[in-house]
Amino acid sequence: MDSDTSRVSRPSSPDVERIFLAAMKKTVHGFSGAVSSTQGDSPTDIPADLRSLSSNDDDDTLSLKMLSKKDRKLLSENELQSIRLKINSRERKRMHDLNVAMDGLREVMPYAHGPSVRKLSKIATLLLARNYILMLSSSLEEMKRLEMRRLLGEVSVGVGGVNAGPVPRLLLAGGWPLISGPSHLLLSPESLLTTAASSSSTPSHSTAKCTILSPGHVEAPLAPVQWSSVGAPGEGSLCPCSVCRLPRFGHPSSVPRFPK
DNA sequence: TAGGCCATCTGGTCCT
DNA sequence: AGGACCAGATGGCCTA
Repeated sequence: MDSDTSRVSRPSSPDVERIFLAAMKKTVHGFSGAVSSTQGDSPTDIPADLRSLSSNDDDDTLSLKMLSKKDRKLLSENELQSIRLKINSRERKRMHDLNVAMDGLREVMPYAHGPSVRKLSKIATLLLARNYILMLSSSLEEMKRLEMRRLLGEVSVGVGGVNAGPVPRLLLAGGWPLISGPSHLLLSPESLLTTAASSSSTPSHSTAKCTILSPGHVEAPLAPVQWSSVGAPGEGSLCPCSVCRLPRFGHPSSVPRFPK
């Protein structure tokens, strides 16, 4: 939410409660008409449940089914309202906490944060986070392996050439924020999702246009990197970009669209 | 205008 | 018993 400037947040909990209570008050006095943008806030919805409570206690569609008939009869309409509002409030808080956690996850993800960049959707955030973790794990494994080789005196250290030494190719390429940190990467969300979406494509050559980095980025040829140890079976297809080498998802239909 | 994304409500289930 | 969690339904907002 913090980086999202194109969307307006829904009314906060206090507003919802205020609108609901106002609607209830109006309903009692014969109110008719729309009040809120949300379903349950509409005086034609929640009051309907409450009306059913007052008009027919044996109706199976009664709200607050968790209450026994005895309890329902003992509770006044206002008490039932209070319970329902309390439950709704808890649920809103729960979802709000979930969104806060999602925002926290977005903050550490390697994509551009700013007013001009649309916020990652929830599903995109989760998919990207998974990819990111897999990439970091793989890089760590490669670093460990190369360090072991260095200690054994098998590899000479060098940078930039074919014999790049014990630095993971991914790090040398600088395609992910292991060196500069997430805030230094300005990845467009669209390009990130393009990576996840094109799972069935196969890199034709190592100079393929990068779908992770900023549009137009083309990486110099590199030898293929083994990602076979990354990800679940069937998820081994890679980004055509020789920088990223990201494992991809096996279900393109589950990958969300990312509007500009 | 269709589709994607989201917030909210709601009822059911599980857990403490 | 009360709260957490979940999924379905619904409707609003936004973009292509």
